[in-house]
Amino acid sequence: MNGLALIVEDEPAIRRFLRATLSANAYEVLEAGTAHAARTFLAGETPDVVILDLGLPDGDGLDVLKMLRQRSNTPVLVLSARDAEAAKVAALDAGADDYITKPFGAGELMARLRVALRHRVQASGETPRYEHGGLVVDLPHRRVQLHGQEIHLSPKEYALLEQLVRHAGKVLTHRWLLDRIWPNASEADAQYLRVYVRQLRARLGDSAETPRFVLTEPGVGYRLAVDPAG
Amino acid sequence: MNGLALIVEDEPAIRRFLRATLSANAYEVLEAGTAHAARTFLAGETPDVVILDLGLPDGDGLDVLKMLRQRSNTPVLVLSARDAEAAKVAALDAGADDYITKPFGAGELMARLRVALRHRVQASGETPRYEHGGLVVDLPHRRVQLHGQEIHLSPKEYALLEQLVRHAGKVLTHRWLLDRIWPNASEADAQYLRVYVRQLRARLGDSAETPRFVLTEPGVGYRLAVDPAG
DNA sequence: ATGGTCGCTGAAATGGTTCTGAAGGCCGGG
DNA sequence: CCCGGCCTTCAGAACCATTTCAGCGACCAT
Repeated sequence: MNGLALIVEDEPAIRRFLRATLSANAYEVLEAGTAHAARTFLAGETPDVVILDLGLPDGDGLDVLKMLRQRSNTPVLVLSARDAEAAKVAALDAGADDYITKPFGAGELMARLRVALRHRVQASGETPRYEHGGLVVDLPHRRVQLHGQEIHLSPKEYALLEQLVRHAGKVLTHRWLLDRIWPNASEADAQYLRVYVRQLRARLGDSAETPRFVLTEPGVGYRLAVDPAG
Repeated sequence: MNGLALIVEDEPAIRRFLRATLSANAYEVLEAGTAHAARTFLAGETPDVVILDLGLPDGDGLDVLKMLRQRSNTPVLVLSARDAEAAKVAALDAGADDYITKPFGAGELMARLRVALRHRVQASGETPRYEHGGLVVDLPHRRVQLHGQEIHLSPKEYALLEQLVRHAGKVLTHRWLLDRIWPNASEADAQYLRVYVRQLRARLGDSAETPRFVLTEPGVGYRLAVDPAG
């Protein structure tokens, strides 16, 4: 699963097209047909990418964009039937990552999405490697070592550790982790996480009271310890 | 001066237009009319931004892009008369930051350039944060430090601090804060706020009489102290 | 002065979350 | 077929966050 995409689009035909395109590229897809629905959703959660049509029936899509930008850098691709230059400038300056004029093809959409994500990866400093207190995680080689000793992790254990490593130091919410490791899980399934965090800690020689690696943020989620410098 | 822009374009009319647009936006402009000239120039120097037309007389503009990407992240805006999707995908996946189809206006060009530069600034590790008198609040990571020491906040404590940080210096009314942290609370529940302001102050080593961070505005609300400079 | 409101303090009660240990089901390899 | 990892589910204990309450002093308006 590549992540969670929110589609904000009122025309059903385009919505279907977008859903099909994103699903085919391994995205989990959520849809909103109005600016209001989009705002409601974004108030609670932050998807990994937003596809935003400006021509919504109940309000200016730009407002949705501005609200989102108040607190998040999530990539936003703006779609519009309007080719007017002023509209493009307004959307791009409001924080859109791209402005795509209809009609457009699936290939172009995904290419522009890859560009936006590439920028974000550079920006967030996602590291393919983690090294801290005797623990070494090498994502490209899918290898984990503790004090020089290779240790074995089950697929789910590794998936959990991988997410933590990719965003080392950042607090990852229960919901966010669940979406990525158990794509069909609900908020209530946080117990999965607890069980796997426990197993992961056991394998890493970590204890729950004084964890060196996987830190609990009660009521929020988990995060991986980083050096004070990092 | 905003920086050095390299224009790679063979048609003199468009070249003049690009030069005029970029000059008007305080860029120093260099021009190359062929892929060969562009490569020669890029071998020696790295401009701050490249405007690259793909339809060059002596070769594929994509090669210029790929060569540049070997050693630099300089923003590259690709121009083309070709609207074919395959060409767009190829250019974007080769590392272009945007693909602009002719004809286009000066406003759009500059807006898209601003987007590309914005991404580069983010990539150089700038995170929105609050910093004042030993207190550091890192919102993207949901981390709080006091005098270099990480401190832990409960969800509500953090939510309160987050609102204060997002509107640092501004007075936030009781009602406004309540609505955001206790969505179903009434005006009468201001006691919640008092309790949590107290806890927050305790964690931040702040006292009520001479608060350094969370300031009381009697009868109105609270606000976060900011530097005279900030 | 006096009563009332507002803000701060300290602590107890409540309710929810996290951790633990373990049992049962599924699946693929021997 | 049986075994061993892996995933899922559960119940109870330990822990933490939130809510609630009672009291105090400062300030304001009467």
